Amino acid sequence: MQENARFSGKAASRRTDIRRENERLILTAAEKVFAEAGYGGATMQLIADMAGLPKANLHYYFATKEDLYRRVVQEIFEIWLNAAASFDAASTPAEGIGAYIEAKMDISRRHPHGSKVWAAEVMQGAPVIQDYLENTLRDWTEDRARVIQGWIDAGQMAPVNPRHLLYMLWAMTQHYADFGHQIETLNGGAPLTDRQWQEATESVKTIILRGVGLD
Amino acid sequence: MQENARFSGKAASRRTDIRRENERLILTAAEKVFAEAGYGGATMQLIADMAGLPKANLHYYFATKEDLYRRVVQEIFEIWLNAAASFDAASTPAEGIGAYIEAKMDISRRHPHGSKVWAAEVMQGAPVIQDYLENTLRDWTEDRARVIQGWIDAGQMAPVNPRHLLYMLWAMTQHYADFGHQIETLNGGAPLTDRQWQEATESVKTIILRGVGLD
DNA sequence: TCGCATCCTGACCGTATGGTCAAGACCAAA
DNA sequence: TTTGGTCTTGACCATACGGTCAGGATGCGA
Repeated sequence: MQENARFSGKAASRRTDIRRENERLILTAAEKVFAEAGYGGATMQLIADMAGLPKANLHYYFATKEDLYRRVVQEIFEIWLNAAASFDAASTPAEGIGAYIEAKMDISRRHPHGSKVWAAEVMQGAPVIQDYLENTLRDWTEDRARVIQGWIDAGQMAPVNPRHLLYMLWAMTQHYADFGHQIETLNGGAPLTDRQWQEATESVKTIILRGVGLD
Repeated sequence: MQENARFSGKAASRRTDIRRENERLILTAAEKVFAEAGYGGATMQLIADMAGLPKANLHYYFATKEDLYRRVVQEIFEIWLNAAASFDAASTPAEGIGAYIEAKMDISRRHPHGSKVWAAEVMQGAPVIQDYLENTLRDWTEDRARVIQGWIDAGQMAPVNPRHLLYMLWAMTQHYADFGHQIETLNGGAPLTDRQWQEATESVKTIILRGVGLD
């Protein structure tokens, strides 16, 4: 934020590096611990141990447990919002919906912890991110619902309720992250392989696209 | 368990009544509190207050917090297993899958708390019900996957991966319970009406049935 | 090298939690 | 009415948790 940054050339100052590095270390550990233990079950000590830092150091970078938690939730939310690009960039419904499914499945695979933290937050009534739901997400949803309705009106896909279609897309893609442990257990105890993830993605795409008349 | 029960006629003894009544009171309160706060965030005091009993009384009926929690999780699991009847009783794929969706959507509406507790438990790696996943649920899943594969082999529905189809059914139906708060927010802050629940169920059925070639 | 801001951390504190217990109330059979 | 089991509950305890703080280490521009 200071002008120093502008003069420090390509490499950030050591100080800035330390800050960024430690914040990243803490956020990564926190994401995992919050996902595996829930907000109430997570302890600052556990996060500190996983990050390899003393507990007091966490409180130097994040004033309170809730601050830290809020940052974790915000991160996954932003990742999801970015996935909307796949949706918007498309010119046909099949392309848009297909690409969105692929993007969300990919996120489920690469950010299973964040997805779980978000799910738990929403399940508990969104105590800390209610404003995101009421503003950003509501707008986002209405925009996309309108796009889908446009496709329907143009006869490009079967008439389905756009909102429920979106809910289904969220449900199915996030299920592979949130219920990953259950799926893994039903898969004989082994995580899905590359091939199995591809098969899952294809299954979702096939059924949904055909389901909305886009085969 | 004693022979007394057999001689006490139609009405259970006062003692038995008290026990049953209080256990039910506690389990209902616990289901709600565990759902809204998570296992770690839930406190015995909160559950006691909601049940209208002194905390010490909870420990008389349930030795530990974990015992109480386990009972709550078991209950929703059994409710879901019973929904399988709708699946099995059917003679055609459309009937079976349709009835299963309806049954699961109905459960999502009537037991949102239990669904959330189950979701949180699985998200955290199923620390207390791993054996259910590995035995009961695994068998259940394999059985149904076989039934679906049979339908496919008989040319009664499109060839899709039965497992992923089941995951999708779970994901979509449970989403309406687990993410009910998000859906409510996107619905203008109001819970879904009877009509809207029906519309949701129809949407899911329509897309899925058409998705597996059953329209 | 100096001086200052940032970073680090062991020790500490107040509080809230799960769980215990002993003493009593209630109930039903004898 | 007596007796023995079931149920109830306020008071209590040990522990674990989020958060604080003072004092020291480190990095960096001047």
